[in-house]
Amino acid sequence: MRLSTRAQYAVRAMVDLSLYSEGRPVSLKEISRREEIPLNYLEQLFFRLKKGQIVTSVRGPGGGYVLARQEDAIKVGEIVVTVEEQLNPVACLDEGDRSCRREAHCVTHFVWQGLGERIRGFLDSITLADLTREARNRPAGEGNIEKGACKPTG
Amino acid sequence: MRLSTRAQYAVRAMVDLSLYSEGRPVSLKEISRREEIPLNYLEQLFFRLKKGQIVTSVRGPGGGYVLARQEDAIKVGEIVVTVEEQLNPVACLDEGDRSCRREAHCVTHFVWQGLGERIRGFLDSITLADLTREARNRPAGEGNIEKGACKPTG
DNA sequence: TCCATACTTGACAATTATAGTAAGGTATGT
DNA sequence: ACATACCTTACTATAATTGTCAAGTATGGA
Repeated sequence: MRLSTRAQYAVRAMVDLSLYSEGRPVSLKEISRREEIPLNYLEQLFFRLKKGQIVTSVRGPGGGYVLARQEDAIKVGEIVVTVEEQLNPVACLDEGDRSCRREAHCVTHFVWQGLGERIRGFLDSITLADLTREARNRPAGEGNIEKGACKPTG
Repeated sequence: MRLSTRAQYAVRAMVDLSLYSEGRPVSLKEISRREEIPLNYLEQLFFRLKKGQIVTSVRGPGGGYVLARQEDAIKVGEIVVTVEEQLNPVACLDEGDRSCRREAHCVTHFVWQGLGERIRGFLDSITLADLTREARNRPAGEGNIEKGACKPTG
């Protein structure tokens, strides 16, 4: 029951972007340095985040990424779903899955369904604004986390 | 954010055990047949479930497994945790993890912490009794699910 | 006693998913 | 033009998970 590092990185990167952008684009290079996330990996993440219309990009020198919406209109759940595809605890809940033909008979189905709803509900109850507000109230150094703290591979 | 098939199998197997045991031990062979779970795999699961004191075993012919407690005193969350080790969405929440030395600085930490609590809270709010009650109200055939329904490997 | 049943346990192979790397391309401001 | 920085695909290494195999031990009954 682990979240992918993609999702963890994505949320951290979005918080960083939100904190350090003041209207202007923030380059992935900056985010990569502050958050200690490999640049190439970040590029992949932001590729998805852009497709998911959570950020917009500005090309060329001085370019970078900008939030597509206000901080308080971006839910953590959105970010996670965008980079992680599905947020269902079991495969047979995925859209397009046909293996679960008779879900009415499956006693455990409703448990996993309910679990998925709780997970989404919770992550959708937190916005980027909540996280940046939290971050600004802290004596942070570089990046929204300290070096070595909460590294996914830790 | 997927539950392991171990956990899915374990819950189904426990429901099966609960449904078909009437005080007497149920053999893994039976459960294996009804639920279409490989016998050897079931053995591994029940090894853990026994260690977790959720079931007890009776050896020899006519033996098998019995619930260690009443149906309504066994939570789904317990079963899942027992076979799945951890139910934390990120590694740095695991007990004994030292990589997250300065969690006070980590803005996203509380999100994952809260998520873990919701997951555990939900799964602990459902008991085996809830599931068997549900199952008995259904026109089920063999096993608590129909053939091919909700197979983890989908 | 002997045997079949069924639990017990460890080791291991195959498959899959994930994380991370690499490389080349495209757009654009100076 | 040229440097910057986004864009996109492909690939590899590694880890986890799933599932198999095999060899035990305990025990009830014929």
